[in-house]
Amino acid sequence: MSSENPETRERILKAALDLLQAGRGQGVRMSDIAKRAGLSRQAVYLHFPTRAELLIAATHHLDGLLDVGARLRPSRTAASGVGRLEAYIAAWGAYIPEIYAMARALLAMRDSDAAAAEAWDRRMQDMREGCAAAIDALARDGRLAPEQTPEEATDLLWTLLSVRNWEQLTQACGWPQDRYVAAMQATARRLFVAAGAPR
Amino acid sequence: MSSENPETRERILKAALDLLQAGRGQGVRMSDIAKRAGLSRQAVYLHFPTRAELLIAATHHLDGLLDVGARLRPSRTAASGVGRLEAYIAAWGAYIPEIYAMARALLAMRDSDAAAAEAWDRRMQDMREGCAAAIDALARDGRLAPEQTPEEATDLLWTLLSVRNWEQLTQACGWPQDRYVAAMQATARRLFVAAGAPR
DNA sequence: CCGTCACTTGACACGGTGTAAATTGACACA
DNA sequence: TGTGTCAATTTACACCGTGTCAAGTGACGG
Repeated sequence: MSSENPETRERILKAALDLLQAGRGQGVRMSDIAKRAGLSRQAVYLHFPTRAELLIAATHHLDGLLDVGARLRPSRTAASGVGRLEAYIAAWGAYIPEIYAMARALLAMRDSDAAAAEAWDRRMQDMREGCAAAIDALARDGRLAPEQTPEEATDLLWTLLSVRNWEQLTQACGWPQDRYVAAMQATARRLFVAAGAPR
Repeated sequence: MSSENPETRERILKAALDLLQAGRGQGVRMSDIAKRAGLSRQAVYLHFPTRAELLIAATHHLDGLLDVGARLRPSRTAASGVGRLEAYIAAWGAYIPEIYAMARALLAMRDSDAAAAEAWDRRMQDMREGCAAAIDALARDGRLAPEQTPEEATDLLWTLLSVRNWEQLTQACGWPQDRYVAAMQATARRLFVAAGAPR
């Protein structure tokens, strides 16, 4: 499970990602992935013990491709709390569509597979950190809306920016991506930034 | 499928609801329901062609028990747009925990069963109507925040009040129910009600 | 020539849904 | 006293997708 040809492993992960991105809502069985990777179904099990582990590995693989660190830099280096909040939403908002297919698959396993649940929750906790950091930056500037504690604001922002909400607004409501980002920024500003204020 | 003993049918639906409410996240197989209802698994299929249909029937049954109409009356009869919005959130917010178990089950089938998806989506469209009505009432009073169109505000409110968001705030964040309702009302006020204003 | 390594083929178990057929027991009405 | 019907039972099986197992193949390196 670790000494095997890394090339094949990559090919499997790539195949899984391709199939997920390529729409087909839930399908994507082990056999589909195998076929796509040009392998027998059993060979896939030589590299990944379960479907859940494969999907988890695929998300890690995707992380590697997407370079989250770089995407978040503008947020971390923003001059003001407000700027940080804005940049964070822009970065995360742009990230969601890239991971959406993956997220869906993981989410679908969430309540039937403990490992998948843990992997997903861990990611969401990471993303929550980002929310907390943005809210804290706002608070440090004294610009956090006085009617909220930082914890409550973090919970709300975290919820507001959930993948499910992105899904609902862009898929069910048909909002284009840029409108989604703009609306989330405006919403966060109204909710979390103290009214009537300095430049 | 329609001439059978209605008593038994009810018993099955009740059994399904009981088991769903009783936690066990996803389990609840046809055989569990049958056992709970004191029937053979096959007998259940005599009343409901598929698991999805059973769950859908169970939600209708639950509707009957919960009397949505009465719950929404305070919202429909509110004197002001703001009052209507507030009352709607209170009513829906109190409704969610009652349907949550059911909703989870239906939601879990959503992307593997077309009938379940349609049933869920229909319900969500109904709930969206309520959001639209509240926003419209606000607009009629001239108190809808000027930076939003009624459509956009409806989409946002609809998303804000999603079952998933309730789940995240009350389960993952551990908010008690009353805090959830209060926070949603405050959030909606900040987002949708025009600032600085009349009594 | 031998081993080993990645992979293949083919078979099978399990769990859950859904189908099918023959059987039982009760009640109704003639 | 039958005869019909109707709900429900029992048993068995098909289908799917996941995961396991064992034997085989073919290429490559010492």
